[in-house]
Amino acid sequence: MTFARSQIAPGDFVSAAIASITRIIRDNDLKPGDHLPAEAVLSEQLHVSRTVIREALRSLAALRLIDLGIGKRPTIAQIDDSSIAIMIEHGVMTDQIDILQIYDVRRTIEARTAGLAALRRTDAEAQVILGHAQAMVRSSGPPSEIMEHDIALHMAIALASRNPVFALLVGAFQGVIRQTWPIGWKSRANDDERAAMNSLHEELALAIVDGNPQAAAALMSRHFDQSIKSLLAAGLN
Amino acid sequence: MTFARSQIAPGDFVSAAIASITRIIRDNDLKPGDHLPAEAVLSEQLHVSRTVIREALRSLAALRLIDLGIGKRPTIAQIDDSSIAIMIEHGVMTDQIDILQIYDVRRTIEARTAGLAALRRTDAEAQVILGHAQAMVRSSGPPSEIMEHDIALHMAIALASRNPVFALLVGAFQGVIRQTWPIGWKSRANDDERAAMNSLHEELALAIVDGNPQAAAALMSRHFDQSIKSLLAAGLN
DNA sequence: TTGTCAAAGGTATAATACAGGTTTCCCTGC
DNA sequence: GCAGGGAAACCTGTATTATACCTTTGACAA
Repeated sequence: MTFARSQIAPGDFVSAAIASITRIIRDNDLKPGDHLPAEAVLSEQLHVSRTVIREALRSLAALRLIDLGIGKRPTIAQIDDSSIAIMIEHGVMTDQIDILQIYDVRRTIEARTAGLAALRRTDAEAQVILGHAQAMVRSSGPPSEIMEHDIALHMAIALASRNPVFALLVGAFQGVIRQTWPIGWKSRANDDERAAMNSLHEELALAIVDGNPQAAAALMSRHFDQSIKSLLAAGLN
Repeated sequence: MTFARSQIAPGDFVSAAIASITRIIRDNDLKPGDHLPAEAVLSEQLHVSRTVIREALRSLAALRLIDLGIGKRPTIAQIDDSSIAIMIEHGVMTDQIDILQIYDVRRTIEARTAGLAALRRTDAEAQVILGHAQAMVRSSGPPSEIMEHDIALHMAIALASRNPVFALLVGAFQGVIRQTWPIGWKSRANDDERAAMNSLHEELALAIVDGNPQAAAALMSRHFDQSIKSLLAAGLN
């Protein structure tokens, strides 16, 4: 595993190292938990300094392709949503993405996860989903308590869809949602509207428990329609 | 911008630096094209070596929050799909995601982008979309030529949806699709089936040109139904 | 006023050093 | 023969220094 040094543009050693290392993962069919060669070994094999290798490994760790740990060789990692979450948050911060666009994506995706969850959920998952919905209805605590059950409910549904890509995306939006949720809550002026939102979640959970995908998808869409309406009413955008 | 050094776990200086730098971006409201302080300055401000700063910057560059360039200070970057693409490809390589799951996500997302494109496309975008569809029908070149028009068509539709998150996701799947597309093509055994696939794309393009969102979404769904059927027929999974 | 060019500022890579964590394996005692 | 302990080997995290080379700035000259 080496590359023609002369063809590498200056300032591109790290990119080339990243490519080489991902190639090692692919060619050796490494799976989560497997180890890469030590930095010193990679450094020698790829004919670059340990500095370059470390920056390449850090890049892959940022993308969560690998895990790094003191004293341990680099380990192939499980996919997780934190990297995409950071990217999305950055996109929102820098005005490249607005919240309503994210809500449209969520509606699109989560209507599907609701339908799939209704088809595929285990009984244990159904109980977790229903539990969060009922906790929202019953909650007498601060709004943040309702919010956390809301977020956990959506995540549980995504996991029950049995498609890790949906779970990845729903998880990635959590950070942004946590920053936006209070806006929608305050925008729902009276207790009736707030109770309606909570009971809509309960209906959704029941549709999933009942194994009714059409109803679940429709209720999820309705939920997002109302959320988006609340955000618009709050003057977003 | 500094942090209590004593609270940072060993092996975590880079994570802390990443957090501090993203905080600098947020607090200073930096936008794409704006610059971060030089490495030496960050090194002094955060009280860590340039080594740590560089690894942190590389991490952020891997996530495409910033761009690095020789002689230039780190620059806030435009969002782009390459990082997510690498993550998705890694997920597929390591058996954490399978192709049919990606196709289900694409169907979900792209039914929506087709509908939005029908509503929002400019005339210029409509022409590009139609152009790729007609090129697919007319192509007499190798399958890869048809594939590239296919991929470009889906991307053009996503861009016309005017939601950068959809464009990000559709773009992120391109790499995996490029590796899978030939399977579906070969699985469509005869010329009739292949012509049907191409003309379905043309109908889809026409629905978008006509500004008919229901038809566009329905045609996109049908297209994915058939693609998934072809992949199943090819014995995927 | 404009063009040129040197100096200042900046990043990319390499090499070295050392602290401290992890893994391996040998040796001891039973 | 085997279990346990501990040292040695292995490995990563951070800092420092040096140097090549790229970009930007600003002053000077035509």
